[in-house]
Amino acid sequence: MTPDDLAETVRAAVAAAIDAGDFAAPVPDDVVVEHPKNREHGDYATNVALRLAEPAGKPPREVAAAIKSRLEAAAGIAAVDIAGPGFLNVTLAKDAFGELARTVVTAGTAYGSNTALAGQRINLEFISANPTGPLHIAHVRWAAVGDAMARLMQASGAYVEREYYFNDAGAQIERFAASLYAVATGAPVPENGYQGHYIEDIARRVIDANPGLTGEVEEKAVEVFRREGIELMFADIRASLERLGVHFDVYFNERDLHASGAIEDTVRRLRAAGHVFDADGAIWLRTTDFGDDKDRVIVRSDGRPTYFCADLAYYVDKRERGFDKVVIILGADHHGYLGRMRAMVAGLGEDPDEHFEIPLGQLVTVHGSRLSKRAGNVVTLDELVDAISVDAARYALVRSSMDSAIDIDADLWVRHTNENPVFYVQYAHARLASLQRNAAELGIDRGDDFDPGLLSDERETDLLSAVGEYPRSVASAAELREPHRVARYLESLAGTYHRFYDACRVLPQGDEEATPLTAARLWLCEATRVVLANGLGVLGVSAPDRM
RNA sequence: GCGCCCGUAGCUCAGCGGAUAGAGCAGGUGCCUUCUAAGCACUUGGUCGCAGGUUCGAUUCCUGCCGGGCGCGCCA
Repeated sequence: MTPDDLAETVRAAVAAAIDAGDFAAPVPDDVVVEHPKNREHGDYATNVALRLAEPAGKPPREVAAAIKSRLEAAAGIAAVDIAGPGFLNVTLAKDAFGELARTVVTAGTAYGSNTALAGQRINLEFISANPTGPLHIAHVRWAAVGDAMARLMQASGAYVEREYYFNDAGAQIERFAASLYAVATGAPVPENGYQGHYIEDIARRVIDANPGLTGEVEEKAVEVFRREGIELMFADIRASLERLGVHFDVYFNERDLHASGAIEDTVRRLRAAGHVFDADGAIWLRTTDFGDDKDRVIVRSDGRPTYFCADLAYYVDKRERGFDKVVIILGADHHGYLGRMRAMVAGLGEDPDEHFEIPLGQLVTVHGSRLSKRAGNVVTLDELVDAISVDAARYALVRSSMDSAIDIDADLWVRHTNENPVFYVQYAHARLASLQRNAAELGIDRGDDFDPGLLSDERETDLLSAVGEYPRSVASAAELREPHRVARYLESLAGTYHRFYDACRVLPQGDEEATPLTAARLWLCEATRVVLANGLGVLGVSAPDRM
């Protein structure tokens, strides 16, 4: 019996009690059962009676008593107790509980997926760094979180496209090109220019492909450095992302919005809607009508649209491509954008709460100092992966709440010790995979069936209930856009498994024969392995068979 | 000044209104002739920043303070 099954059983018991006139209240459609921290409180607990007490106009414990008598009679329920202010503590029948192992193994890779976001088309944009340098550790956080978020939303039934937005024109790129040219000609890097080995590297590669380039007229040479430098830089970025296992469905260039006239169309549309005014030679959007703290320029006095204006057109483009939700992961350093972005959506006549979402993430620091692409001495995506592996990098960056600024101690990461929880979780999976191999070598097969009632040891029921929590972990993480919840869940599951491993021998030793309990435990172990593999998969981390 | 985030064990952090607030690391003591000891068991450690409010119940929600981070451009 899964937690969802139990919730439905409880709901039915409540409905029966109400039908019988035990108390009068609307039947709740969101009955919650949870796994209590204290196991003396049974396998599951529900606060439904506490919630119904007020509408019923009766003391909570009285409502609980009415539900208890109905619930006790239900299939798969061993005992129901009323505790504290009116909690209902439920103990499942052992065989009903053990059936969970079969449910999980049968579902396999599909176990944990749900339909909470079914039918939704979601466009998820993240990273979106311009090609003026390699991705560094702050970008990697959005790569790891964004990709995991996409996988989570897909596991919840949504159609998701991952999108990367960039601009290869503008001041940043000009500085990039000028820096390449300066390095190539031995001139000092201009003020606000880019520095670092990668600039020298890119400059060299451009020169290798264009011998004699430095002898050209500066204007012409810079243009070549710009065009080819961007191409090389972007190729490196994509290669780094591939290495990390992050694949984008769409790389969208801001230039296309200018070329297609989408920006002018959007300005026209906003003007027709009456949200635009002219002042100081520029065109403004009256975002203060929609809660922004000041109005924003969308077309500069020299006629060039602002970055923000392109964002307007970009949003429209995404919606016209059929996405119900436009989600953009941004760093906290962009949070000033949130107000005007929401105002912009409202100005376009849409409800930002329905179609627009910006999960904000706090920044990553190294040695307490803020990373900057211009600092020269930064930890890049590749350096991080070289130091601690793809799995550790992804896991470490996804296991903390986005609301928390992560302080990465570079020395700790380089140390590569077991202090990293990813090993703890992967090790549990490797142990389980090893167990399957050993069982096969001993000629032991878990068979098509087992006696679920045999899984009655405390460690076994702990493991069963942990495994049963997985789908809800996925669903809530997807709904809340908080992938770190899955990581924390996996750490907890791994701990529960390691304790089981320590206390419950699975395979026979010496001359012993395999017993029905052997088979039952093999089912439970396979169920655990499936959940660990699925959970790591959702985070984009491998589930190794050996370590 | 305004906005967002954070403040929980020595350290790093979990905890979408529930029961006695948890984990890892660090410190201490034990467990490998048997399925991976990258593991497990026991143990030390707390005014959940402070003060109010909301309610059957607040670490969680609201308000005000205190402390820290980030941002507030016709830059992106």
